[in-house]
Amino acid sequence: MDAADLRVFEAVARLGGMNRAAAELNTVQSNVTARVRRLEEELGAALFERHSRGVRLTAAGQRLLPYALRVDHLLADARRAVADDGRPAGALTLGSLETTAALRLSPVLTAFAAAQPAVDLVLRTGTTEELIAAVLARRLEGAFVCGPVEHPELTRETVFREELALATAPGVRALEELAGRGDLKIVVLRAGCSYRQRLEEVLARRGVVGLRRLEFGTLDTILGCAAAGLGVTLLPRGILEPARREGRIAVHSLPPADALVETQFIARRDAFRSSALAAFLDCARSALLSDAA
Amino acid sequence: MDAADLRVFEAVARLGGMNRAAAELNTVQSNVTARVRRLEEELGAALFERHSRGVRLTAAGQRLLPYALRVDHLLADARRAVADDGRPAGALTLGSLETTAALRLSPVLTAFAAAQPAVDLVLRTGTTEELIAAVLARRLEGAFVCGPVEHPELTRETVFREELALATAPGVRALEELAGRGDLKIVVLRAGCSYRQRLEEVLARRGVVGLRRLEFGTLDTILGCAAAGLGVTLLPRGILEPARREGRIAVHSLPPADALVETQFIARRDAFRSSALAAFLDCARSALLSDAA
DNA sequence: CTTGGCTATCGTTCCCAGCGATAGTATCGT
DNA sequence: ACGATACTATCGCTGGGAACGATAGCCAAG
Repeated sequence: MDAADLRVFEAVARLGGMNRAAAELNTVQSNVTARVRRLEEELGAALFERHSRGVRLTAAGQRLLPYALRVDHLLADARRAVADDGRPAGALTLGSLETTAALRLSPVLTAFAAAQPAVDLVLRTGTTEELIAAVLARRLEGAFVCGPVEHPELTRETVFREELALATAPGVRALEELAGRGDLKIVVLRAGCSYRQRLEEVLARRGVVGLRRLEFGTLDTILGCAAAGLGVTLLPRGILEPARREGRIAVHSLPPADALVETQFIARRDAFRSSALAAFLDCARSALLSDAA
Repeated sequence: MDAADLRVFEAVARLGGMNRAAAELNTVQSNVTARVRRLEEELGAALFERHSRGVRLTAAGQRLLPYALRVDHLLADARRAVADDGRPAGALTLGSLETTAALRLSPVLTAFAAAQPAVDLVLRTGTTEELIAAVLARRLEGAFVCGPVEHPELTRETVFREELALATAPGVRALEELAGRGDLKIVVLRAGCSYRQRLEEVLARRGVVGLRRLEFGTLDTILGCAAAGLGVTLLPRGILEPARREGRIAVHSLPPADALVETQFIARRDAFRSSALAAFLDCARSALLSDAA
């Protein structure tokens, strides 16, 4: 059994036919047939049910398929491990929640970019679910998501914990005052923002429902909206604090169950950890841990 | 890069020379040299430092080596996965603490042997450290050890928690009485028993030190010794209870920190989980969870 | 019943992995 | 200093086997 055999097997399984696999692999059908046959003989089990419209995996084939994929990934990782001489370099593709990227990651990114000019850093944003899926599919080397995450294929590391708080115009004393205000809106950094759902839940629990939404790309705009009494927003307390001290907004604490949010860095447990990633995490840890305190 | 190449590479690395590797692989040296060279060209990095007494891994080679081993293991697991049709069969090699095997596992073993006649079960015993090492080295598919175990390569599952207690002759009221008795011994199931160290620690903290040891292969002998005032032993409370009810021994509780012990089943996270193992764990869970309650 | 798309099989070709021999090189012992 | 030794590098040769192309057989759809 050979890595090449498994690649052929995988292509046949994925494409559902030896002809199609042969086309993809730039070879001829008879070749594919022979390899599959050899593999079946070696393993002592039929891997495909042949019929006239193509082939279908047998139970044994289904058991083999994940191994074929893993061997492929392992060989790719081996190549990367050899190429990685310890000095961070090359592509590093990470994911993050939009909010985390905007509110927390920018100092990390600039520091990292300055410290590691040889790394091509790509940061993609998405929801926690999307990011988890992307990490599992190896499209991302790792991601900052909203925890706690529990998945056997993933390693996780809590990067920081934040306390969220509501921000409103300075005059507002109690949240219940908001219920009557028909023109109030919720203001979020972006439509898919992970805090939006939580904000709506929190407000709904206090009888404030059906608010319109506003979406702004920058933090200052959001704070300005809240300060002007145009809306209410939910943000980490540390972000709100300066504006509160200046008297621009009022900050309303929430019970811990609503307020506490944990940001974790996740990565595939079995994937190669490049030194670029290691350097990034060092960078992030030192920046974010001191920041969160 | 091919699985066969990696096997050659691994042999060269392990044996420290192309000649030796060629001998082990039943081929000639020129062949090994050629394959290694091809691999190096493909990866674009030197894997070995050649010198006249043999070869030594370069840094790149050291990075590749674990992947070569993992690919090998993965292919072996793939073969097993294909062969395993879901009906438990074949060899199943597990490990256990001597104590666990003697006091808890026998009903599981008999039930499993009866339910799965096609499985050849092998149970090896050792200390927690030995068992962990054996599981990591893939000599065991899994093992029952004294937890808590924390290792990134291992999955763990708590199988049961026990309260340990001291057993002495019926007359003894307080443990401190034992300090004066020069002829007292500690009685354990076996010299390497995992409870022995704990027993000695517990007694030492109460001022009882330097006791001689007795070692017996069966539970009844141990209880008999304790009952006769010959020694003191440390065993799970559930095991001691029947003898205590009959008035043969006195049982002395310990503070939770000393008394509570957790037995966990560990297995390599990345290894194939055979259906024989799955069946065994089903069997063990149902027997042990009800037992521990 | 025909046709299209698929798999199985067979003979041919050609590449490359393995072989054996030789040359080159560093280290050790005397 | 100088073989002796143990090792790696390299080269030409050869045979097995992988890839190829063509053909036959099979089944389902139209």
